[in-house]
Amino acid sequence: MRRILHIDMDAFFAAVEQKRNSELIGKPLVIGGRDPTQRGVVSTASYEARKFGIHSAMPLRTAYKLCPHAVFLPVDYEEYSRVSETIKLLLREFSPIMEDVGIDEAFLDISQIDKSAEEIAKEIKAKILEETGLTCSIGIAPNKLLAKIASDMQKPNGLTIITEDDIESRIWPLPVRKLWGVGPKTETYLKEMSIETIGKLAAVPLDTLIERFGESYGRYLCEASKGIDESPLVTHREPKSTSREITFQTDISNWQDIARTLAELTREVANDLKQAGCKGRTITVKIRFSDFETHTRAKTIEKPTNSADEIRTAAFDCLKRFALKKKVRLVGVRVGGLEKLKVYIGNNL
DNA sequence: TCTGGGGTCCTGCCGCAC
DNA sequence: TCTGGTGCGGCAGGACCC
Repeated sequence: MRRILHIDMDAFFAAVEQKRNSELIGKPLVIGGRDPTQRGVVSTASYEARKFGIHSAMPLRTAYKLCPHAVFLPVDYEEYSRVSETIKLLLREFSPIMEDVGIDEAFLDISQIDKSAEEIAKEIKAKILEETGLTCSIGIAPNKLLAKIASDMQKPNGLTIITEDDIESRIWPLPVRKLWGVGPKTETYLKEMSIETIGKLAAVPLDTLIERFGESYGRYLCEASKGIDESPLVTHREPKSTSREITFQTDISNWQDIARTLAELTREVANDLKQAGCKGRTITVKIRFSDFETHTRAKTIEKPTNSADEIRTAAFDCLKRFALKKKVRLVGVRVGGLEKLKVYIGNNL
């Protein structure tokens, strides 16, 4: 039987800000932008802010209406990444089988460690608190799917153990949305089928789910609802694409402005590629119109590149294929089909 | 009325090669 | 020479994640 931990930092961005500025402790704090009258969404809200109904992905303006006296701060990815690195290093000391899941989460496979899972989890919590002053919630289960659900059950600063025997009593009563991979669209669709809990989903025959959701996702839903997840921890990943995009503060219709922004984004994305030691072949331009309709145009070039000039040329070819009849809200560029640059050691070029 | 930015994966469609 | 099946790469869109 595997033993998997899911470690989830509590209100991570807000907690880091409160740690480095004690005046923010106990105050409603919203991370996502300094000016809540501007376009933007909430990245993280402190638990004090959540009491006002503020949550992640909510427009800043809505958050401001709910709690005008909250402190609004911009996202400082550099600082959060630094703290995140400290935590990940610390986790790897407990077990080398660690899967990074974004900046504030990780899975840890502790199957091979000769100690109780609960004991290890408590040690991890103590170590993280000691090194960073931050708290986390940990889920312990026989697989990633259940460990992730478990870590969410008692937040903040929780420790939850789920075994296979608990599936019926503790997992099945939960709403389907708690399952990893079930988002708002699938939730609505399932609701239309009168399926609101994981238990109800588990009662649907596999054939029905495949018929409604396709082979891959249908099978996934069937297994996930029964707590089945054999997927291993992915300890290393190579990036597949890199992108830059920007939402304008007010929608624009001037082609020159759009082109200028796109040129700037291609420079940034070329820099990102160079820093990562990568080249890519497929350049995609994304345009979101004022009505939120989003379209992409892509071009695959013969040889992988990280040259700003080549990426810009391809991006402009893509841009020309758009009918810019509506105002533009967002413009973005992505480079996919990435490959790592070869590293030559010595003079054997 | 509002809806960021950076990613991954899946699906359906199309054209092309065999 | 024509037709059809199949596999594959490229492309566009959508859903989801943090």
